[in-house]
Amino acid sequence: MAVTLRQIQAFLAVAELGTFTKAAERLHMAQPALSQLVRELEHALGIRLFDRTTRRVELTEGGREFQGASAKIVHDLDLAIQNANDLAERRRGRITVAAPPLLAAAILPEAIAEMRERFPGVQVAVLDARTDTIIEAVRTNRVDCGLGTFAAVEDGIERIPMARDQLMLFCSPGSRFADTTVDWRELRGEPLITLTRDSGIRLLVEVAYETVGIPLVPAYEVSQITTALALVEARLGVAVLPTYARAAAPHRRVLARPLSNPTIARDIVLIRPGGRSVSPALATFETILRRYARRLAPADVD
Amino acid sequence: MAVTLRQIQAFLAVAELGTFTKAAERLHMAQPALSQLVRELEHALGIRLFDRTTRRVELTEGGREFQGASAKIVHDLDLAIQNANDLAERRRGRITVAAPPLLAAAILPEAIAEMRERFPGVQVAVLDARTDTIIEAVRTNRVDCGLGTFAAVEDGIERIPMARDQLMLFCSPGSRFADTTVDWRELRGEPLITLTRDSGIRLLVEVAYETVGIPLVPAYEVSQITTALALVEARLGVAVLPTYARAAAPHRRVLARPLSNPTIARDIVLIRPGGRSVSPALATFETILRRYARRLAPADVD
DNA sequence: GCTATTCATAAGCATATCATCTGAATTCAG
DNA sequence: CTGAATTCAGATGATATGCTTATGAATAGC
Repeated sequence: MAVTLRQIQAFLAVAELGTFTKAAERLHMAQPALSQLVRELEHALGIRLFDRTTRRVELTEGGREFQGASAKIVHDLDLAIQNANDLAERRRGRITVAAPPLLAAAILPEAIAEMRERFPGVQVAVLDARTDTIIEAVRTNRVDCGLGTFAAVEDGIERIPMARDQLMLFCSPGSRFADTTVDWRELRGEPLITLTRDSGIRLLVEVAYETVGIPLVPAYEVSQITTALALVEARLGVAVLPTYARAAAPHRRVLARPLSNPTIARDIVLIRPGGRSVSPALATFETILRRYARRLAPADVD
Repeated sequence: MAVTLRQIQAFLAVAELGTFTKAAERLHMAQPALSQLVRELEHALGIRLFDRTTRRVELTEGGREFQGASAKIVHDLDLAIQNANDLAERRRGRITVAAPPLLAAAILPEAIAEMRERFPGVQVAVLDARTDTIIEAVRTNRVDCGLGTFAAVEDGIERIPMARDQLMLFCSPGSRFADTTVDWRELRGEPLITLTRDSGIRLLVEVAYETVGIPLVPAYEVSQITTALALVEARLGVAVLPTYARAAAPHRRVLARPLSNPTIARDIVLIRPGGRSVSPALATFETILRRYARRLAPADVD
C-alpha cells in the first residue's frame, strides 16, 4: 500500500482544521472522499492518526509525530517546485558566455545590462578568451555558450548565426575615402595600419590584397584593435577591420566605409553544446544578444 | 497541475539509471507510462528535466537541482513512514503508567520486565503517586494509564478491570488462623496491626469491624504495609490487608487467609483517558499487566 | 544500408477516485 | 428528556485517471 501526497495533504488539512468537513471544503472535495484518504493513510502507516468521535477529531500521539514530519516534507516539496518554477520564469539562473575580448567589449555589456534589467535574478558571467579556448570551453560545458566568428565548428556543437560581419575601411573624417564605398584596389599605395599576423583579421586582409593583386606593406603593425583605431584617428593611415570594431571605441573620430570587390564577410555566431536543452534564461539571452549584434553589424544574416 | 509522488519516483529512477526502459523495468511498469509521468512532471515544473535523444538521456541543470531536492524529500518520507511503522509494530514507543507505591512495587516490575524483553524499543515509565494524583494525571494526559483501586471514576476516563482484590488476614505461620478461612467475628480481641487512618484500606477495615459489630482497637498503627507485615512476622498481631500485599514482601514468613462474612473486595482497575485511541504498545502492555495482576489476586473479575 | 535499440505517440481498457445519498452517533436547545 | 442539528462512516454509480499494448521515428552499430 503506497502513501500518496494527496493522502498527506488530506491528513494535514484535517490535522490543522480539526474537522473533516472543514478540511474537505478547503481541499474542494466531498467529506467522504477525504475520510477515505485519511483512512488509507492510516492503513498504510499501520497506526491511527486521529481519535475521532463524531463530535471531535484530534491527533493521536503518532499522528502528531507524523504531522511534523509530513508538514516538513510538503514544505520542502513546495520549495523545490518553486525553485524549478523560478528557473522556468527566469527569476533565477546563471549563464556563462565566452567571447573574444573585442566582441565581449562591443556587444556583451549592453546585452547583459538589458538582461539584468529584465531578469534581475539571472546572473550572467563572461569569460573573455581566444577563439580556440572558447570552442574548448563550449565543448566541455564550462560555458553555456560562446560568441565569435567561428569558421568550421566540430559537431556536437550547435551554431546559431547572430549577425553578419564585414571587413570595412576605417579612416579619418578628412580622408579621401570618407564619403564613398571603397574598392579594395583603391587601397594601392595607401599607408595601411594592420594587426599583427597572429590575428584572424590580418589573415583575411592578406587574402583580400592577394586576391585583388596589390602588395600589402604595413605602415604600422599593432596587436590591439583599439591601438589601430587610435593610429587611424591620428591620420597615420587607414585600417581594415571588422564592422564591430566601431563599437570598441565609439568616442574616436574615425569613419567606417564598406569595402567591396570583394566583400569579405564572416558570420558572428553563437555556439553552444549541441543536443542539450536551452535553459529559459539562455533562450532569452540569445534573442537579446542577436538584437545587439545586428545593431552593430546590420548586414543581413543568411 | 499537481506534482505527485509517483512522478517524482519515476523521475528519480530515470535520473539514476539513465534510461527510460531500465527505469520502467525497475518500477514494474511499461516504458510509455513512465515517459508520461516524467512529461507530466516536467510540465508541472515548467522546465525540462532531461535532455533526451533516442540514444542518450541526461539530466539538465534544472533536473540535477530537482533531483537533489526530491531525493531528500523521498528519503524523509520513507523515514516518516518507517517511524510510523515502528510505532505500529511496537519497535518504538513510550508508555507512562501511574500506580500507588505498593501496586507499583507488586505488579509493575515484572510486567515492565516482560515488556522490555519482548519489545526492547518501547520505554515504560512509572509514576508512583497517591490515588487522587493518579486520577488527575490520567485526566490531564500526563500519563497514558493508571493502575489502582478506583471507586467511582468520573467520565471521560475509561475503566478496565484487571483483577479482583480482596481483604485478607495476614498472620504468622503458627497462628490459630493459619489453616482456615477466617470469619471477621473471630477477630474479636485479637491484637490488630492497622495502617494509619489516611489509608483507604484502614477505612475498609473500620467499616467491616463496624458491620460485624466488634470494636476496633489497634495494637499497632503503622503507615507502610511492609512495616505491618514485619510486625505480623514478629508475632505481634494480625493484619488485614489487600491480597496484593503478599507481593510486597514475598520473603516474609507470613500467611494470607481469606476473610469472609463479609467478603470485602475491590477491583484493581486500569484507567486511561476515554475516547482516545490506544497505542499498539499500550494495548500489549495492558494484556501483560492483566496477567500479572491476576497472578497476584487470582479471584475472578466480573 | 540494414537492423536493433530507445524514446515518443495513440488508442483502448481496467482501475481508482470522487460525489451523492444514507445511516449512526453525539451534542445542544428547549 | 426529547428532537434537531452536526459530524463522520459506508455504499453506490459516474467520471477520470493511469496503465498497457501497438505503432512510429530517430539514432547508432554492423
